[in-house]
Amino acid sequence: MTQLSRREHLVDTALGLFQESGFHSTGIDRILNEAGVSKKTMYQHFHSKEELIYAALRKYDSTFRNYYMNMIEKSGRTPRERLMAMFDITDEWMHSDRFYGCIFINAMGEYAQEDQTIRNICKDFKHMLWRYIYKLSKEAGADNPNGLANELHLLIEGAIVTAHVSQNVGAGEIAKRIGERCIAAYLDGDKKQDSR
Amino acid sequence: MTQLSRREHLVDTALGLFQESGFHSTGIDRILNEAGVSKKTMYQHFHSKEELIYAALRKYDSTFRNYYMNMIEKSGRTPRERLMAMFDITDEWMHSDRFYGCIFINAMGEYAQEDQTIRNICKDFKHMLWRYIYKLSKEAGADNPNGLANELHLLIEGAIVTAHVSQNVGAGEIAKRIGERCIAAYLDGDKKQDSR
DNA sequence: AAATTGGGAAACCGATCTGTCTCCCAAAAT
DNA sequence: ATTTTGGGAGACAGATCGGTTTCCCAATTT
Repeated sequence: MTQLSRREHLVDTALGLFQESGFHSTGIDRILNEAGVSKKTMYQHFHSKEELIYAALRKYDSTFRNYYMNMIEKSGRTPRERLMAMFDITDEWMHSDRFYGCIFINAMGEYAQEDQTIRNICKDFKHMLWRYIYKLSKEAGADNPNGLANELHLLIEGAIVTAHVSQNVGAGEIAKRIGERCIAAYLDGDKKQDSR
Repeated sequence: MTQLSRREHLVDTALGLFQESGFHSTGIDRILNEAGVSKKTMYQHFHSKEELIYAALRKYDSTFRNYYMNMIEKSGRTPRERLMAMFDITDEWMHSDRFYGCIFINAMGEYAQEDQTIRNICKDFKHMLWRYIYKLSKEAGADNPNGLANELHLLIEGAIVTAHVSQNVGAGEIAKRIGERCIAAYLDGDKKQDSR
């Protein structure tokens, strides 16, 4: 096993445990035991647990981004179809057997004011997602793509939290129904949207 | 100081620290130090840290409920006005100097699968909030109060998370704009809402 | 005035945390 | 074949965790 794949495997294992059990309550020893990696090896890749957390969050960021965007672009042809498909993909994800909410929302809760790096990684992820929705909104021909992106992004957040905390399996469909209305208002509307 | 107020003060202090710093990273010693209460006294009120967490969450539940509902009922006369006022009250709360997101969303992230009691307290809180929105929706004359409550509740969740994680101070207004559209669709609509 | 009691301060306990260090062996390099 | 090296196993250190216990004093009770 090469250096690189060993490192990747460690990050993957850590990520899985962080998702399942949270960050503070997942000890280094448990991660190493599960990954079959020694402490010595880990600490020459990451100087602290926090660095491992950063790596896990960044890994999730890029994995999720690729998966999500690929699925959306495969599911819809036009930008408008893709905006709608986003709700279906999100719904699928929320119904997967191991759904523990959004890891960035969870991380933000655990590191409310302690670790600015973690907060920024979370914020940046959300901003990346927003920009993608903004791009699709613009391509779909919205007069006010900014407003539409704000609304659709907020709906996705609401769906994730509702599915997770309220344990409402219909959250994705609820969000989709609202989303349809938002998209119609911005794309089919009588063109007097304000520009907020 | 009576027994009762000492206990209340301890719970209040714990609640504040849990909100600021999370549950796992807030140690017993810090809570006691801040509250000016000895360990001995605490442990004859609560048999464990987890019981203190339960008490703090329940206290927040009842405090929030009273505050939120009073404000809403003071801000709007008709049920429909109150549904709209809900977004304003939420927006005010999210703009307060010490806003750390929703403590129940945060708790659900930290205790993803470890503590069923905590999960239930969080779920119950959200359900209580949903029922309140449902009641207002029904009073407002919605054909499908269930559907409207689902949508408005999801919007509130989305606003909270967007304000917290994306640090978007406009989240409340975004949610309100969508909410207006939802309410119009359910109350002014052409009465062919499906009953999902 | 003497006895009782509630509770603060803090020592203490065992477990667990992050992070370092040593020992040792297998595989690669020479 | 001998040397070097990467890395696993795990002991260890120091801090901190939740939780128990002791000690002691001030306030109340009798």
